[in-house]
Amino acid sequence: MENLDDTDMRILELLAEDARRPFSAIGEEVGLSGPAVSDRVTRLREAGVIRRFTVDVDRSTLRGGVPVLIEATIGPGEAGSVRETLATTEAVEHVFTAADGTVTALARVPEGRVRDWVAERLGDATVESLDVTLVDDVRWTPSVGGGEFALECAECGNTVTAEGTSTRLGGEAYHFCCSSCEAKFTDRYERLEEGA
Amino acid sequence: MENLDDTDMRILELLAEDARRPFSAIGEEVGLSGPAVSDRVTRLREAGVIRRFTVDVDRSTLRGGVPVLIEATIGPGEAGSVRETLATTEAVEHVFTAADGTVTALARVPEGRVRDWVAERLGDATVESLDVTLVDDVRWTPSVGGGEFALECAECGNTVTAEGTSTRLGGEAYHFCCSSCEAKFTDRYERLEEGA
DNA sequence: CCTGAAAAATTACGTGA
DNA sequence: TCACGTAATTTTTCAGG
Repeated sequence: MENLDDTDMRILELLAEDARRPFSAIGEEVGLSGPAVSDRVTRLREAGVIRRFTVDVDRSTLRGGVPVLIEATIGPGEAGSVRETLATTEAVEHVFTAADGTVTALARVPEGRVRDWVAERLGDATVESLDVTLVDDVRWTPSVGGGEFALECAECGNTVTAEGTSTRLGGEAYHFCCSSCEAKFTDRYERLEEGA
Repeated sequence: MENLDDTDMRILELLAEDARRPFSAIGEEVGLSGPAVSDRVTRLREAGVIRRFTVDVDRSTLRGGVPVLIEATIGPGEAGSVRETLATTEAVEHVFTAADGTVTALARVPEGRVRDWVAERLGDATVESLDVTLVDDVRWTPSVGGGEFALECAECGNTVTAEGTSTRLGGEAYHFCCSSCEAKFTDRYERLEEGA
């Protein structure tokens, strides 16, 4: 699949907000017809960008396991299999594998003897260290990642790329697509400051 | 809202698998009509059990930030505000607050100077320790109840899978692993009814 | 990617257990 | 209270351009 355009990103964002929103309503937002949105969503699914439509359930309203954060340092070469084991365990919701081989997971486990429960599931992998912490609060913000990184140049509005610059004025961070935009902006800013 | 019954749980599971599945199709699985499922879903939303319908996006196919795991130990009493700050930051997807005040978060951040990026967002909270690790792999398994809460066949006690059936007898929903179990059960049920 | 018609799903509402 | 039918409305799918 060729690269996603802004419209695709927009559609993903809208679906992240409400996955059951009608395609025609999405179409209105992005300036397309319903069928056109449907086509794009189909393409996104086939390309594997959309893995699934799902539901965010407030698990605190459900009786169920206690949420715990599992942090395990795994022997070299075994992180992959531990990750798979955890990922396929029903009670495990998230598994993050760090580049250094640490595996962090969030799971809902039966109360009592939580550590045993975890150790049991880790089986005979070489677990160098194991931390299990009770979790108090779980937040999830589904976002496709557009916002924060689609930084706009504070001067001209263009997208800020890796070549851009940043500066801090009056405690606020400003980003620019190039140094000339930055110069222009700071100039104006300083003149305003003087005036005030 | 009174406690959720097995049918509600089943509906949540089916929605977790595919949130755009038609209610009528869900109804077939759980032995209800489409409108009845719609009613229940509405109730679940109003009760806050369903927070939102959303989409699971494979972020590795999107250019965007680098996924990092942030682990911060926060000064007493400040965990709450740090959690809120992170949760409302676009690039942050997950925030887990441990009972001991440690805040763990998964975020997608711009490449380069990652630690600065994080520190900047943590502002002036008392951060006692801060770990930022590059993440290699992220898994998410949306599941509602976890294994231990799976439905049992009313006849034989086996786990009810997607191939199972459901029926409604005397206002109560019963679930079965297969149609022969269902036949056996309803037979016995009806004989009991006659007797009574 | 659009329009427009056919098919399907969702919602609204009255009825009954 | 909860679920079902039916009907009205909306949404999705499928042509053809």
